[in-house]
Amino acid sequence: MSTAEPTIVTRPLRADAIRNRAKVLEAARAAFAEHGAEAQMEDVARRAGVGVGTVYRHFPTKQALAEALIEERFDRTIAFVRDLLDEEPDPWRAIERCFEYCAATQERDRAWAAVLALMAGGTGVMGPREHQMRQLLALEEQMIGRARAAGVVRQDLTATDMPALFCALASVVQAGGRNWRRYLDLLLDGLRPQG
Amino acid sequence: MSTAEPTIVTRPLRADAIRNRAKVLEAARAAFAEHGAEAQMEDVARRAGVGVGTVYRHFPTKQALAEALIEERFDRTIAFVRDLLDEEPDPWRAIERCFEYCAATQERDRAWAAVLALMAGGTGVMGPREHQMRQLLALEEQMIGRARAAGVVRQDLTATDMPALFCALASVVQAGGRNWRRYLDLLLDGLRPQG
DNA sequence: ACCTGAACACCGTTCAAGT
DNA sequence: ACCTGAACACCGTTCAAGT
Repeated sequence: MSTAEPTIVTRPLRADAIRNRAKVLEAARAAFAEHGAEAQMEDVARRAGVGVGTVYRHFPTKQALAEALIEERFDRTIAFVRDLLDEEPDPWRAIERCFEYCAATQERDRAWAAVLALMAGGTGVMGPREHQMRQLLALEEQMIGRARAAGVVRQDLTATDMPALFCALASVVQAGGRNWRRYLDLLLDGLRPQG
Repeated sequence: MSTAEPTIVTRPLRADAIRNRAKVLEAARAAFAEHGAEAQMEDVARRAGVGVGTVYRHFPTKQALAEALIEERFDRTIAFVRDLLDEEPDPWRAIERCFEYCAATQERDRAWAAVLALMAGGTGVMGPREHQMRQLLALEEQMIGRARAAGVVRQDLTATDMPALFCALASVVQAGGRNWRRYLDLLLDGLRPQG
């Protein structure tokens, strides 16, 4: 039972540092959701009511700050898919709802959409999130397995197809705003059993 | 017979200005293909063997320079699709080759992929290329029309579906490097007549 | 131990001086 | 009329001084 990251021994943070860290994350959520990758560190600091130096004390680079937010999103997505496997009896509908959830969250969070639009490669952006990525893929493997067993998706569909599909959907959502539904319909039809 | 842009009366350029403009474009092609949107103006100037000021004299902003390159790509793509309509007798194969051409060019040109990955919205990035976009869509309308008539694509497919599909493909190519083929297969199957 | 914000670095853009 | 490159602006990042 080990995570991918090396274990770093850290003393507990001082009370004010804990508060500041939370304020920075809260401010960053708003700034990145609104402006995507163009969000500015100075703006994050202002929204949080701290100096820029404090932002950098908690997160060494803008990239690192963005990744902390991405990590939260990943966890929520993993939780959502896990619930879906429990609650949704229709195996096809589960897949559909999974994509719809992704599109809907991306619509409200430009940073999340931008990251997903670049993740399919596995290289670069996704390196640090590899552990979560594996968790998510394992859940999707189950989801797809059920659908295959029920004969509602093409037999050659696997979880390894999913990153590219989420990547594709993300860029459509990011670019097109609210009319991603039609694209999603075409995408989903490509996953159906093929004549 | 009018283009979208207002007519601007320009005296002919001086001979050295013509040469410099060409050198800048040439240098920009290399720089943007290699680095995408992160290409640097200083680097373009250096590759062209001119001062930065000269780059700015011919193209008012980095964005404008990038757009000039995009315009070239658009023209080549339009020419390619036009030829395809003449040369490719199989209506399904024409659609397939159109997507393959897009993916292949995007693989060699990061800037082109980046722009396409953001174009589906019609807003923003595509504004200045609206005229070319319309030309391209008109050709795709023909391409899809033939395919519909031959019954090899779903009857509800239209040219207006294409921008989102190219956008999606672009982000997969941009992110995933060389394994876009599988994604394209799923995409194409979504365009087939649906049972 | 943590915070602050002025200072530094980098890159897009401008403009005074040159041909 | 066009070219050049030093100077300016903006934003990510650092660090000396403060509590």
